[in-house]
Amino acid sequence: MATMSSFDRQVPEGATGLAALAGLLADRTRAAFCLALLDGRAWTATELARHAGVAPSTATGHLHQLVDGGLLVEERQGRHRYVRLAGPDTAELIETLTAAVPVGAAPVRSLAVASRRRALAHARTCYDHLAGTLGVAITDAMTGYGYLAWERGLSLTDRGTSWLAGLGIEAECARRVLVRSCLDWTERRPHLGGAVGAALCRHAFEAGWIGRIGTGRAVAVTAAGQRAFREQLALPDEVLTPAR
Amino acid sequence: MATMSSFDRQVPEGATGLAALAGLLADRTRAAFCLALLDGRAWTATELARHAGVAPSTATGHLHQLVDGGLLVEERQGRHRYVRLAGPDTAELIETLTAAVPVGAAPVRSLAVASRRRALAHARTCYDHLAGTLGVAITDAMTGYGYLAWERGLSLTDRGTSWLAGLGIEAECARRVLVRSCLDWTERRPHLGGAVGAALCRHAFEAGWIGRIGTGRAVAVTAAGQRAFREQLALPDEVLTPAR
DNA sequence: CGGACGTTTTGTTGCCGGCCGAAGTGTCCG
DNA sequence: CGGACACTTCGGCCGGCAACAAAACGTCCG
Repeated sequence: MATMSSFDRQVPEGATGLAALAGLLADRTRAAFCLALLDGRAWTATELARHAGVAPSTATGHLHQLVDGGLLVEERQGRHRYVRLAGPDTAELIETLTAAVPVGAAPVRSLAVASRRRALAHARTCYDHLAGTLGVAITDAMTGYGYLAWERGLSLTDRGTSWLAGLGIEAECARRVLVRSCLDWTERRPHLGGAVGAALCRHAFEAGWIGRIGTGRAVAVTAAGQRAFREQLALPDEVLTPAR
Repeated sequence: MATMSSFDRQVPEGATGLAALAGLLADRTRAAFCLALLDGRAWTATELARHAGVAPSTATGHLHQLVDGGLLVEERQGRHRYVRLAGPDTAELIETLTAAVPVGAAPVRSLAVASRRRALAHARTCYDHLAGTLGVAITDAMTGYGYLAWERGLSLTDRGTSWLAGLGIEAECARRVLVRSCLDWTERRPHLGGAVGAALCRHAFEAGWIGRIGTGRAVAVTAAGQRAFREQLALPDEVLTPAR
């Protein structure tokens, strides 16, 4: 445990807390952990270590910091230590920060990177809901059909509730805002988050509308998904075909 | 200039940039600088140094980092080096991060601190617009009068435009979004930012509706302001009287 | 011109923190 | 029971960075 004396110097209130929070993300390895965890899943310590290219012992230390700092929560099962983001707020915070990284700070190094980047921009999960071009298009279409209302903040209409029910989706409002606007990384426009966004995303996975590309956050629309999105929300073809 | 080799290790894309950005705020002194600059004004290097309690030479180094990192912009006048936040986006980023600092991370140390905190929660500037209870109340009232529309994102209605014109406010939409929702620190609800929010705030200062408390970001509603806000927006008394 | 002042550079010091390997603990499974 | 595996703790190495003082630079003003 650090000293935490807080009397070393005359420092304006809040600065220490802000620096501490930022400090959690101010390391390449920890940042890589958090970005990986943005997929909303629980990772084991070794998975993260391999992903970031550090020794398991190093990962342990970092995970302790992130858990102590409240960004991550852990769940132990047998000899495994599963860890995931503390919640949607944390995910949104990291996405916001990522969106603020000046472009060109990490120049594109290869074709593979560029291609992956394009896939992410097209459709990806943002913690537990959908983002990218696809996520924004869904949100726009739901607004157009009157399923979402933007009066004084975002809300789900009665028509929207019954539409979801027709799909077999029931949003559990237990301890979470029903809908939430989440500013997009690339589109710079709001898309649907919150409990409904999460339920919709889950349903899309379970119904086989979308599938993950590899192990990352990028997703692809399946043939069944193309039919469903066209039929349900009249999404244009551009957002249904994979980015190329 | 640092090495910037970026080939030291196999690191997932984006992590380096995120860590670099967070690293700018991961220092007590730099964090104190940014929090001070949240008042939207330009500070000189020595002012910031004294405010944070460090030597001028130390401040110089930090300011270089923040300018190079794009968070701050500088403007030199004679022997002075004025520095301010790069823009509204930067301010919003810092506010967002501040809002995410776990409460209790910096325990209340004195009565004076607690009182200042309450004043901030009641009414303050958020870079160039109004936040806190007052800012949220204004936004709500403007929505109630039909000056703001929340259809698919926030927008200013025609009625809102003419209302502003009646006050002598003309929002210059040059190179900036007209209205923007900005999540509040304490209220956890959106309030009015963007060019309109800035213009409104400026007008409130110039018309003597509000005045700064001391040198910080906290503001107080004047007697003239109470009349104006009651007459124009029918704000309730609770938000017009100073927090106590 | 010369002193005052704001800022910057340079050099130095000390500490913090990330990294690893090796050894230890606990869990699973044959 | 013993080996494989996931994780943790410990010690040591190393680099980076924040801090200061001192001196140099530039601007302003009497």
